Amino acid sequence: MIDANWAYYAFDSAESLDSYRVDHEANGKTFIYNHHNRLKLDNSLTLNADEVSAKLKSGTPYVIRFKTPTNEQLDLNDIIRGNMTIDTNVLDDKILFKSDGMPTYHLANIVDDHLMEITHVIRGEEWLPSMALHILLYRAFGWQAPEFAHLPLILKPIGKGKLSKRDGDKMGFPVFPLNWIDSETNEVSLGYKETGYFSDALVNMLALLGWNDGTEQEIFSLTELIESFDLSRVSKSGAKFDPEKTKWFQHQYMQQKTDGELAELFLTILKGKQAVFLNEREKFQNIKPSNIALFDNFTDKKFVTKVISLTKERATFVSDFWELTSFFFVAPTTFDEKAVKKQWKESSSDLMNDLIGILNNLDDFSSENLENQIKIWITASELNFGSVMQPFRLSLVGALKGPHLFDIAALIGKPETINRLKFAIETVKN
RNA sequence: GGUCCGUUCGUCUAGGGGUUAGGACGCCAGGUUUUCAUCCUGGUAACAGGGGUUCGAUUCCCCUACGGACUACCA
Repeated sequence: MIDANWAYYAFDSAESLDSYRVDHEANGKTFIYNHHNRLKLDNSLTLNADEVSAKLKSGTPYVIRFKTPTNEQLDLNDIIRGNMTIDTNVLDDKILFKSDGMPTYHLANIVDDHLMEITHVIRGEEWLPSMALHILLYRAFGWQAPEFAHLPLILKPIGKGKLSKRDGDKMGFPVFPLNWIDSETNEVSLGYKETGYFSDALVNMLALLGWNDGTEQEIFSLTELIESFDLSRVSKSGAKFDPEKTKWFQHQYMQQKTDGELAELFLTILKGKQAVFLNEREKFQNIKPSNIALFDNFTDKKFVTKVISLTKERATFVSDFWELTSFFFVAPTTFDEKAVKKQWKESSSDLMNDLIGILNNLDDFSSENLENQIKIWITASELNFGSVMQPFRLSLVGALKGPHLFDIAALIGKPETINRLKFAIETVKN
C-alpha cells in the first residue's frame, strides 16, 4: 500500500499529536490527521526517501497511516440503511499498522474478511462511521467489498445509551447468554442460560427486537426464522430492551414444551431437593410420618410428568416448579397464617373430620369422582362450598394456592390426603 | 465541538399521500375459578415540533428539537 501511495509512514510521537489536539481545541477547532495537515507533519510524505529510510534504520518508532483520498463523494450502500454519501475530506488518515508491529482492527478486519471470502458484514451500528474507511481499504487492495448491514443497537430499558452488562446487574436481568465472571473482581453476572431461559426463546426475542416479518406473528421457531428473516426488514433505530417481554417469550416457549420434556428437566432439580429432605429425615419424621411415603415421588417420572401437566401453564422457568409443586412431594408442616385466620373457622375441624369419613368410603379416588362425591355431600348437607374447600386446600397445600384441588388429592392419593387432613385438624388452632 | 445515523402508544413495532393509525408486552377493568396463578374478553395509550409540496401529509422535502453512534497506536 505504501508503494502504491495508499499509505505512508508516520513518525509523529503521541505527545506531539496530543499537543496538536490541545492547541486546536483551544482555538475551537478539531485536529484531524488527514489532508488538512498531513503535509505539515512528521511522515514519509514530507520527508524525502533518504530521511525516511534513515529513520526506519535507526529504529525510530513509526506507524503506517492510510492516505485517505480527497474531494470524493463516496457512495455507501447498507442493506439496512440504504444509500449514504460520505465526503472523504472529513475522514482521517487512520492508523493501519501500529508501532508495536501489529495491524489495527481496520486493516486486520479487511484482510481477514477477504481471505475468508466473507460476503456479508453484519455488525452493530457503532461501526457505521468506519464503513467508509473499510470500503476505501477494499478499493486500495483492489478487492471486491462485501455487502454491509449495520444493525441497530440495543438500548437500556430506562435511561440513556446502549445496554451494558452493568444495567443487567443493576436491574436484575441477564445481558450475556452465559454466566460472565469479571476476572478482576470475581463478580458473577448471571447469564440467560443459567437464569433458566430456553435458547430458542432468547433467539426469538432477539430476532424480534428490531425486526418483524410484516405479519403479526411473534413466535418463530429457528426454522421459521431462517425462512423469513430478512436484513432489509430490520429497523434502523435502536431498540430499548424490555425484560418483561423477554419473560413473556420464555413463558410462551415453556408452554410449547411437552410435559415429559419439562419433567426431565425438573427431575434434576428434584434430585437435589430430595437429598435435602433425606438429610433431615429424622427431624422430619417426627413431624410428619406421612412424608416418608412421598419420597418416591421425587424420582418418579410418571408422577412428575403429571405434576407438570397440572402446573405448567403458570410456570415461566423450570426453576419455578419447586415453588409451584413442593406440596406434591412434601406434606405441609406449617400453614399460611393469614389464610388460616380467614378460612379455618370454628366448624372447620368438624367439617374436615366429616370429609375424612366421606373420603374413606371412596374406592374411586379419581379427580372427577372426588369432585362429584364431595359436591353431592356439600349440597346434601346444605354446606357452603368455600367453607369446605378452603380448609381442605389449606390441609393439602398449606396455603391458598395451587391447581384444581381434586386433581391434587387424586394425585397424592387417598392415604396421603387423609393423613394431611388429620394432621391439619391436629395442628391448625384458631 | 465535529461527522454520521435515527424519531409511530410507557416499551417492541405494523402501516404508509385519503386508515375508526393495526398487533404484542405492560398497565387497568370484567369474566372463568374453591384459592393463587394461568386463561378469555374489553379498555388505556402514539405519528416530536415548525415550515413547505399537495385537493389532502402521520406518510414526500427542508429546518429545529430530541435520541443514538463514532470521534484511540480498542475493537
